[in-house]
Amino acid sequence: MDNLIGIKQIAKLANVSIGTVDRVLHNRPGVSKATRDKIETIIKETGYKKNTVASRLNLAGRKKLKIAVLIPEVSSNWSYWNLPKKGIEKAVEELSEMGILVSYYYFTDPFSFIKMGDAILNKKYDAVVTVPFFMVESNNLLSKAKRDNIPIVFLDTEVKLDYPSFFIRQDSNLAGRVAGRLLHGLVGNDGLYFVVNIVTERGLHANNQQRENGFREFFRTNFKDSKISIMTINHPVDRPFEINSEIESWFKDERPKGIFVTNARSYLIPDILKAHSVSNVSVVGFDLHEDNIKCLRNKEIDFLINQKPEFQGYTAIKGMFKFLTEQDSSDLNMDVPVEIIVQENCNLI
Amino acid sequence: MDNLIGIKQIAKLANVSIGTVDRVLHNRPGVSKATRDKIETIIKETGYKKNTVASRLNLAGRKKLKIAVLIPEVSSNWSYWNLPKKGIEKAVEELSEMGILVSYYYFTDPFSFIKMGDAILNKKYDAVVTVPFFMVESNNLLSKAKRDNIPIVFLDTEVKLDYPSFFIRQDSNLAGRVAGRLLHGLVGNDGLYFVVNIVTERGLHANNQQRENGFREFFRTNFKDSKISIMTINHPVDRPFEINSEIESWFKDERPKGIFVTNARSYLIPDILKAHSVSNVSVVGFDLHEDNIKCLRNKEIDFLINQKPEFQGYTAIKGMFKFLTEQDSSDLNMDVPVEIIVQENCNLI
DNA sequence: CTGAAAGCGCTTACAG
DNA sequence: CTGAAAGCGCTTACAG
Repeated sequence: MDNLIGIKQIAKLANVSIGTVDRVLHNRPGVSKATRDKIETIIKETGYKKNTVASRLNLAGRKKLKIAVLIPEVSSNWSYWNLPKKGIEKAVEELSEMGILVSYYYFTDPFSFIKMGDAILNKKYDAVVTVPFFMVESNNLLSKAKRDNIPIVFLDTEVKLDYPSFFIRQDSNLAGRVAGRLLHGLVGNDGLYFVVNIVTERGLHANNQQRENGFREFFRTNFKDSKISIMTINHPVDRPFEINSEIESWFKDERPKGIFVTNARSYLIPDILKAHSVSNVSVVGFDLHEDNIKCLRNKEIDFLINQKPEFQGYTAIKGMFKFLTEQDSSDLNMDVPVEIIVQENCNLI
Repeated sequence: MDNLIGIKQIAKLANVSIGTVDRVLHNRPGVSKATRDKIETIIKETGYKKNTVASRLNLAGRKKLKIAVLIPEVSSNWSYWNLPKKGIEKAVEELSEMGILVSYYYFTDPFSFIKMGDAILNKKYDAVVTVPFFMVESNNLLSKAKRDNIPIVFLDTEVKLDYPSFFIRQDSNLAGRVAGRLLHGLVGNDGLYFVVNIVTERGLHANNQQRENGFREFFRTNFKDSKISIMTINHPVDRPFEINSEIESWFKDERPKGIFVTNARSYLIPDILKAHSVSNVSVVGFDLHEDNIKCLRNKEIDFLINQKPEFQGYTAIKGMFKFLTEQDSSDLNMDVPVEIIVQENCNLI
């Protein structure tokens, strides 16, 4: 920028060399209090702002910013966790000339989460991007990172943290309320609603619980008299899905008019309904899983809510880069939009 | 980047100076065919890619990229056209260190569009961002820009162009189909549907016509027997709105169950309905106009479709910058997502 | 505690 | 037709 102040101008104004200005800017030792004060005053007065482009051009070769990404291991053929990764890779591509290096680590359970977290901290990364599936272990990682002064941004899930940190994720309660709005629009006041939680061996995911809460909140606030039943399917990730007696019992009494599935496995619902000859049911689920999209096209699912996982990954890297280079954390605390998907706008997302 | 090839390495491999490499890279004259060929081969073999950051650091001071933005004049207090501007300003902010200069020009009619277009071309901008409201005049601008080798990206509206160019806008036909899907979900097969075109003195906007077409297409394809009436309101922009006899006649026969307004002025509908004691009508409209949002909150409008105008402006500038600096036009042809808004997710957008 | 020099990768006059 | 030098704004050894 021609009309903006640079370190050269600062140096001239302070009657020092640019090296000394640089020391002050980076809080490096070896400057007398007097010169430091003088330079700091001038920096403030002139509103000097570092040229990040020039700074990174210089550093790109010798001192890349190293970011560790610790996410759940990709399990099945379609995996949700490939999506944030895609966004991360896009961000890395865009920042490649600025000197950035992203390494991936994977966890499957609390134990591997801690193990990988420790490995990351030992390798002295500049920042960490991770997913707080496990509350205790996430707090453990956070406190260690705090000690080493390494910033963390948490994606996907919100948990209670002992220290403030960064979050990029959807407000799951809000997403549940949106689901309520959508499903009520289709079903109206008179029908019975099912909330279906599909639970893996790890138990009910925090997001799912919050979505259920939001859904119920929507009806409590707007349509008090609607009937809602909470149903649970226990379905370990890697075992084939079976309609068990518990599911059979869903349809003993009244039949549902609307079903809200609190996670990505809403594609299981149509077969359950068919098996019990239940028709005319509206379904709202989550995530652009390929099977969900198929159901959307078949009209077996009416709405999907998208968490914009690519966007989450992209924003995490771009935001962290901005934070590391400009101390600007404004992109690191974000409620991702609750994106509503129907058959027609599905391809454009 | 340390492991990537730079001009220095190219120069060494070709036994020339970096100046000569630079001449070849920029297709500047003054290089013998032999050296040019040799260097070009090496560039291809090594997969050399210019470091845009270094390049722009160099040029930011002396040769900023100048982009002209030619958009409709902001008319009322709330103006749609402030939104793309917001996105443009965000992009400019992000690119400030890379040397960019954006100037705004405004038009109100075909005449001022041409006038401003000529003014822009005379000032030798590097690129133009504009809105093709007027087909003939837009093509006129495009052909002149083609002559001067200045790229144009068109926002908001798609028109038939004589030459290929760049477009960033929503697929309005698709948006109409989405509206059909949403409204049918609320109303079902039995009700009467109104499509309401609210027309200014400039006539029906191309987007509105395409949205109407898409809406009808949705029903023609999926629910053939639904009854749809097309209604028109003539309402010059700066005159107060009045319920005239034409509107009165809407309700002579059957009353509508669903209303689709093809532009941002869906907030006019609730008063019309109240005046005729018509209730239980679902309404879908466009754009996050403050009055629309109010209606969404009051439950007088059920869905709004957003065209992401900020995003359009942002993408236009970022995409054009990428095109000018890296000859990569991949972000300059874009179908903006059809974003579905309900009361609950309205604030997050 | 401070300064002068070299360099990040590219671009531009200028000299020959 | 080609090269050598200066510079974009910042950062880093190195010298004193």
